[in-house]
Amino acid sequence: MTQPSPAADPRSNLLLAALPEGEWAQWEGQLEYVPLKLGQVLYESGRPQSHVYFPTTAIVSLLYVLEDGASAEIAVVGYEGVVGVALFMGGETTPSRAVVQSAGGAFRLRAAAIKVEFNRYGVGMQVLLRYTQALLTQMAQTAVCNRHHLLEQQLCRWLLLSLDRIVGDELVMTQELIANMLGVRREGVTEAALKLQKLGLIDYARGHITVLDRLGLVQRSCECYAVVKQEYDRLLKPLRPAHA
Amino acid sequence: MTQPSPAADPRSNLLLAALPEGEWAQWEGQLEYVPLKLGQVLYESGRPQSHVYFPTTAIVSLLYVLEDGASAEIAVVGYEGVVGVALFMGGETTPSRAVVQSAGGAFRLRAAAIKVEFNRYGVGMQVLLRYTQALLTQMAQTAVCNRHHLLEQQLCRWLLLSLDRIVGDELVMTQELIANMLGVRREGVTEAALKLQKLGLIDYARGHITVLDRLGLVQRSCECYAVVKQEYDRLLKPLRPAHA
DNA sequence: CCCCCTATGTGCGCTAGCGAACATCCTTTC
DNA sequence: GAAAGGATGTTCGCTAGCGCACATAGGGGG
Repeated sequence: MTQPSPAADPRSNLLLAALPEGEWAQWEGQLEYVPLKLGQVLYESGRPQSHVYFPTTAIVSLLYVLEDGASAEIAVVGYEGVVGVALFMGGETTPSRAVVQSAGGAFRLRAAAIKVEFNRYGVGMQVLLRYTQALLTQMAQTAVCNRHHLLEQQLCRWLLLSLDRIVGDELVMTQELIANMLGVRREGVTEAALKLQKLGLIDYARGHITVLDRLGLVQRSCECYAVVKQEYDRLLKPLRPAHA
Repeated sequence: MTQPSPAADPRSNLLLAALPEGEWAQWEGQLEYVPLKLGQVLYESGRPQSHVYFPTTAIVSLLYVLEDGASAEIAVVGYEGVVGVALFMGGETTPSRAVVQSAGGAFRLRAAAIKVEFNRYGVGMQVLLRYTQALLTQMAQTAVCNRHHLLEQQLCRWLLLSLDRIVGDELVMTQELIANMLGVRREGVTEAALKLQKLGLIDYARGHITVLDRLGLVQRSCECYAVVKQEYDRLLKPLRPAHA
């Protein structure tokens, strides 16, 4: 038997190569080789993903594009991975774009085939995996936000994300701790907090922060808060009616 | 039957609430209520995670701490989620730390119980999920790197990550495109690239970059490259001997 | 062989955020 | 009620990176 070129050999992909004989036999027939061109978009932000791609010699960038056009790479995927994890995580779409960064080969599998696998595990796992995808989104957004947005915007985002997870409107949190979370100086947080207080959006003293104008915070926040919230709602809301 | 307080009601957690009766019955007996104190560490970077935690009223931060002590929050988890995804993703540990940001209640489940679930699905899925955890790591690291490291360091990291995914030592890539990936100005990339070229680490011209001194790049890169690489190796290496 | 397009190099003023030092002020403890 | 310690406010010089404008140069198509 002739050796295929590395690009066209599915076993050049680490994940495909790791499949035991039994499962490999099931997948093999469904894999389709596709050459990927530089700049080709495998999926667009928020759009359904038709396939998962297992690169062999291609490299794919997961790229996040902000409303103002600025962008940042979230992760790189090559022969060691797979593009389109949202399909087996149960989320169907992600807020990022997958672009071919280096031309080369890949094998792809139709979304429907992956969904068969997803439906095989229990509802409990499906729940956990959907949540994990939401977590992926939050991390990606954090990366982009760290790159492009102002401290004040990030502070608003952070306050809102925390607020969404408690009852009431008071956070017990010092500026020092917030600075650690955001990865900035305490003085920077003081300055931004002071501004928000003067604007009447928050009120605070010695480790207690009260949010007075939630909507105002949303408006001064970057898009990141809204994107994350929306994605959490989308991914986790279908879960709610699950039990009696 | 009396209503438990929200903190002590497992169904206050969105994911637990989403379990259908059948699976809920299996999990219920294994869930243990734990009050979480402010600042409490649920798991430490690189250390095995003993439980997954389903917060009810507590908020937990996933925090990344750099070698120099600087830190950044990667994500926040509250009643809508679960802390310790590495356990059902198959990775056992993560390079981040989980710290209680707001005191409150949570339910926890022993690692062993979760592993039973993990082992229930096929090897193919286990492979995909382990990879997804590696992807989580890369995203987290990107977030931290964007916050704390210099453009030059990030360029080194990026070159190395790309280099690991191709054969040979030449990348076909313009500085303009690299700038888009890193989310910085093209001129900034030019400046950094020029410096690396003068140091004899790379050589480039019109969209072709040749890496001359890989080790040199690693040395000028931030720790992020090494962390990601190591984590990929750890999570994906066990996969290799899987087939005949 | 020339022209144009694309890729790279360079300069300049500007801003956000850093690092460090210090001032206030509230709250808890003794 | 005095002292101590934690939380917040303020200042100042500094640097990385931005935005913009423009110079230079290689290389492919006519």
